[in-house]
Formats: sequence, structure tokens, C-alpha cells
Amino acid sequence: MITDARVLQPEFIPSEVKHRDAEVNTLSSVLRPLTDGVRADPAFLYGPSGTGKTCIAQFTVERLRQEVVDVNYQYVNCWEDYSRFKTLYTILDGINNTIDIHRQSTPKDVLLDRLKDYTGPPYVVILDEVDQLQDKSLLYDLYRVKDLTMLLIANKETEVFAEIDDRLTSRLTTATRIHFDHYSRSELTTILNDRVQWGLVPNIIDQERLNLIAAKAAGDARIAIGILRNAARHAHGNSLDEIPTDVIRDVVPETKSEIQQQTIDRLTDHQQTLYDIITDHGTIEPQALYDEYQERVTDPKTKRTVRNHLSKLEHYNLIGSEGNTKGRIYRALT
DNA sequence: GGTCCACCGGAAAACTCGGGCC
DNA sequence: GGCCCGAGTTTTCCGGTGGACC
Repeated sequence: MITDARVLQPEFIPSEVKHRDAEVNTLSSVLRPLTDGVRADPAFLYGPSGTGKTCIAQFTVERLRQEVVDVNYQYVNCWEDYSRFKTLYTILDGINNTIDIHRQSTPKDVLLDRLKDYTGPPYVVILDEVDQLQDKSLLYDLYRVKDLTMLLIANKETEVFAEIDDRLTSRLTTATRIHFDHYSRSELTTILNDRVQWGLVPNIIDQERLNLIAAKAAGDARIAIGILRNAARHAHGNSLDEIPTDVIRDVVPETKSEIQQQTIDRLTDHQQTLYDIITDHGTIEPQALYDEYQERVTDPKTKRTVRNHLSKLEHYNLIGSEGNTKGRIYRALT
């Protein structure tokens, strides 16, 4: 049933993209100076999850590299590499310059100096989920690195620009902003059609069922492809010749919770405990939350650390909160 | 309006951990 | 093995905020 599982994976970069011509063209124009060996101005791609920001950034840079120029490029997920050190390390790794760098004993300044000394073809760095960067001043330092082009990706424009200082703000005001909207239902259906053609045997799903998947995904391509993947697996596991409607309906909640679970899995034990308590209660006050947290773990952290964990959970959209001071309530989002 | 209290979050200090060096 | 260094994490301190109460 599945002929090529890769095309159903979220990280798959297709050889052609649909419904993002304007965005691809704008980004291509921004990157045009690279064809002359000159670095390009930064670009800022923003919009909700599953709207193709990362895919388009990688696709456009890859196409540029294939078609015309000698360009180095590196993708950095700032969710995982959120510290200044980790981000710099990954960027240096993209130009094979980390051989004698030790994660615990090399000063951060050494990493930046080494990046500044880089002499090679233009270097494009995609900073995905850039709002997760702990130290936004790194963007200013990267901006000053000769031959380095930054593509910044985030969900909300304000989450990035609210936290950066005036030096960088004044420079980034000239950055090209590319907004990504949710896909329409028909756009998602076309995207799914391609994935079916590339990765599944013919005639196992009809247009009506693809429309159903698109409707369930509510404009999010990542969810749509996830539903298709899980439905295909389920049908294959049950030796079915096609993907029936009830299987699609069955895998929708599973797919959505699967995506959320990927976030939860990245939490530390203490963060998971806090998340579990809030989920168990639905809503809970800070003191009651801390009391139960102390009961559930053997080595409880201080209230201040717990507050840091909670703000992280909130930032990941795993929990919500209401009220600012005394009447504060934490609540589960599912 | 004044006071108390619970809570938040920034800043800085303290601590932990891992690697290099002698 | 002991010391030093640096990154990351946690703790401490403290000012600010807003609701409750008098």
C-alpha cells in the first residue's frame, strides 16, 4: 500500500511545491544577490504551524544551490538548539568547523570568532522557531557576520521583534517579511493528492476522502499529511485494499495527539509532572499545583524554577493561564 | 486610600557537570 | 587526581502588580 514512506514524513521536502508560488518568488528575489556571490538581506517567514514556512525556506535554498550557485546552508531548529552555544555550534557544524570544539569547555566567544573568520561561499542559515532563542542578541551578532544570510522563521512576528534590542530592530525593519496563511481546504487536497501519487499505490483513496482529511486538518498541512500517513498505515495493517472513511475519522484524534505528544516527549521529568498535574485537574491554582508537585517528585525544585517550567509549557501551547497575580489559574488546553 | 498577601518575572549569584591540562 | 574553566541549570533576592480586606 505504501510505496514510498518518506513522502509521508513531515520533514520531506518535495521537488515542487504547490500554492506557495508568491512566497517562493519573494524569497527567491531576496536570495538573488547570492547568485553574484554577495550575501542577501535577512528574510522573516511567519505564520501559523503547518503552513509550509520551513518547507518553503528549505525548498528555495535547495533549488538555488542546484540551479546556480555555490552556497553553503544550514538548518537550525532553535527549539532544540535554543542556547547561544548550541545555535553557534550547529551553524559552525554546517561549514565543518567544529572538529576541536568541546561542548563543555569551549567559550562561546571562540565560536563566534570562528564564524566571523569564515571565508567561503555565501552561507545561508535557516533559524527555525527563532522565537525560542534564549539570547536574541545572537541575531545581532549573526547579522554582523560577513557572507552570512539569515532566514528567520517563527509563528508570530511579535514574538521575535518584541524581544530584540533597538540595534537589530532597526536593521531587521528592512528585512523582507513573508506571511504564510493557513491552506484552504482545496489547497490541502491538492497537496495530499501529490503525496498519494508519490507515496501510495494507485486508487486506494478517492477525492472525497482526501477532502475529508483536508477538512479535519483545518488548514494545517502537517496534520493533513499525518492523518493520511496514519490512515494508510492502519489500512495496511488491516490488509485493506483502500483507505475507508471510518479509518480516516478514527485516526484524526490519534494524529493530533501524536503531534502534541512529540512536544511532551521533549519535556524534562519535572516539566512532565507539572503538565500531568494540570491535565489531571483541568484547572488549578499555583499553590495547589506546587503542593501536588512536591508530593509527586522526590527532589522538588523551588517555586521560581517551577514558574520557569510553567512559562515554558505555556510557550509550547501545552497549557494556558488566566489572571496575572493573585487570581492566577493554570489550565490544560486539551 | 492604605495594607497585606500571593504571584510573576528579571537579574545575579550559586551550583552542577563535563572536559582540558598539568 | 586535583584544579581550572565554561555552559547550563537552579536558587535567591527583589521590585512590580493586582485582588482582598479594613
